[in-house]
Amino acid sequence: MFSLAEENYLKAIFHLQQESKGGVSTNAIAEKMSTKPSSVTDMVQKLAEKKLLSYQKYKGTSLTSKGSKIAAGVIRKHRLWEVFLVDKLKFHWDEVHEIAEQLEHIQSDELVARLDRFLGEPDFDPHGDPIPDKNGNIKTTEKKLLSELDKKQRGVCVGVKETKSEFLQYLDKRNITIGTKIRVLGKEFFDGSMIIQVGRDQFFISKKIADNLYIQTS
Amino acid sequence: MFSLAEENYLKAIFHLQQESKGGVSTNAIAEKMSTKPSSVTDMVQKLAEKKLLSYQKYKGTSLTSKGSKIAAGVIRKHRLWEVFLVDKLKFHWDEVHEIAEQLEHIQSDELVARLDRFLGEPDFDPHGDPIPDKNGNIKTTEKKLLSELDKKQRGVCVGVKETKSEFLQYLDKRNITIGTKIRVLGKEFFDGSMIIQVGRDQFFISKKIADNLYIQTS
DNA sequence: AAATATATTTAGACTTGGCTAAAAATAGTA
DNA sequence: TACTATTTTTAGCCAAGTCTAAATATATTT
Ligand SMILES: [Mn+2]
Ligand SMILES: [Mn+2]
Ligand SMILES: [Mn+2]
Ligand SMILES: [Mn+2]
Repeated sequence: MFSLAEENYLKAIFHLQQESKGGVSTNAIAEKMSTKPSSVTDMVQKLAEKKLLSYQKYKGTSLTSKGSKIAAGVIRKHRLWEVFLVDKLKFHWDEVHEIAEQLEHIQSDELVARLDRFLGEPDFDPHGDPIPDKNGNIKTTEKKLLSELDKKQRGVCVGVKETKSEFLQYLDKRNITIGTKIRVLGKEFFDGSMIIQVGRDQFFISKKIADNLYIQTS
Repeated sequence: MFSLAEENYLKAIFHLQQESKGGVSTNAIAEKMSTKPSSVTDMVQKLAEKKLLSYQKYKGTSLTSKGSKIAAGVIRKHRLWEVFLVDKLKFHWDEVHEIAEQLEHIQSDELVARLDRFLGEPDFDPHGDPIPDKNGNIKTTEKKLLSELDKKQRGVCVGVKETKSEFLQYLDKRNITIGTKIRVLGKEFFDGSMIIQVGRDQFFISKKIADNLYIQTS
């Protein structure tokens, strides 16, 4: 129905829309897609003609509900495949993203439905991100960044913002994964660094780490 | 490494090569790929430059060992995914081909290796076709078409030549699948039609049916 | 062997999705 | 407000892969 390029644009715009409420700028899209702003303008005009997003010259774009639905469908596939790769094929959670980038474009509603059932209709992917349902609705859970917690607060790790291998491997070394309980023992206000407790271990983390861990506080 | 179009050409030529020993003609490729001969000429020249096949103007082409290896790799992926779809997702054997046509282009050696292990390192796909090993070698088994059998001969169905839904659904209706024992009760030499026995049933089949069923005798 | 038919290649064009360089609009600053 | 910097768009070009129409080579008949 839609080309690989079109799906990738819709997905990128969808994600950018979540982060910063309001219209998405041409440059932001170009940045996210590692492409040039001029290429973005071309594609955005094409997608606007197809009513997948609304666009006004120089004003940025935002997805129509039709565009959002398609984007959510691609994200649904991406995350379901990631679950498959980790749960069934025993990939490590830092190895699956690139493969899912390819698998998310496989076109077959029946396949998605059966995959979902095969995996036990999971709600979250291996990185803690919610899996949109077949209608494109995403369950948003109240979660905050670890860096927003104060001294003595505690919570459960429910997701990662960054999914680069180096970060995920760091978390493994520290025995932090989805579901891990974390308590803030100390917080330095000058640089935002923290001392946290994970299981029996206590250690120092930088603000950059704390900025990339999602926590649910009871 | 290679584009989707390139992989599909290599696969088509590989299959054509098996059927008719000798060079593969431009028109045959165009036919199989549902494209125009002029498009085939373009691509074949490009693949020849990349040393994936040998080509002489007006003389047809044949894959180099490098080209064969790549084609076998794509076919390996196609057939492994078909096994996944049927064994794990419970698709029917007549529903999987189109989806496998997409999945066969996913690029990740690690994925193929893990999928293979997950599926129990199968030797055949749901249609009885052999799955090439990681080096591109295909185990060829001695099999003949049902239409080649004579009256009173018997054997086991080990594959189908045609994989269109209508044909596979016909076989289902007749309770014929991979592993089914078939005995030829009668054969009409005028049109090649047969009376065969399958389980307790005896029925008439046309030559066209008999031409698309692979049988292993002895 | 010449004529005809078929197969194949070439030439030129089109679409998709990129890019660079230049122009135009908007935002920021003095 | 006027100048400057940044963002965005336009214009023109390119590569991959496809097509149609025309040219050329090979195969088949007479
Ligand atoms: Mn991912
Ligand atoms: Mn993920
Ligand atoms: Mn198939
Ligand atoms: Mn098959």
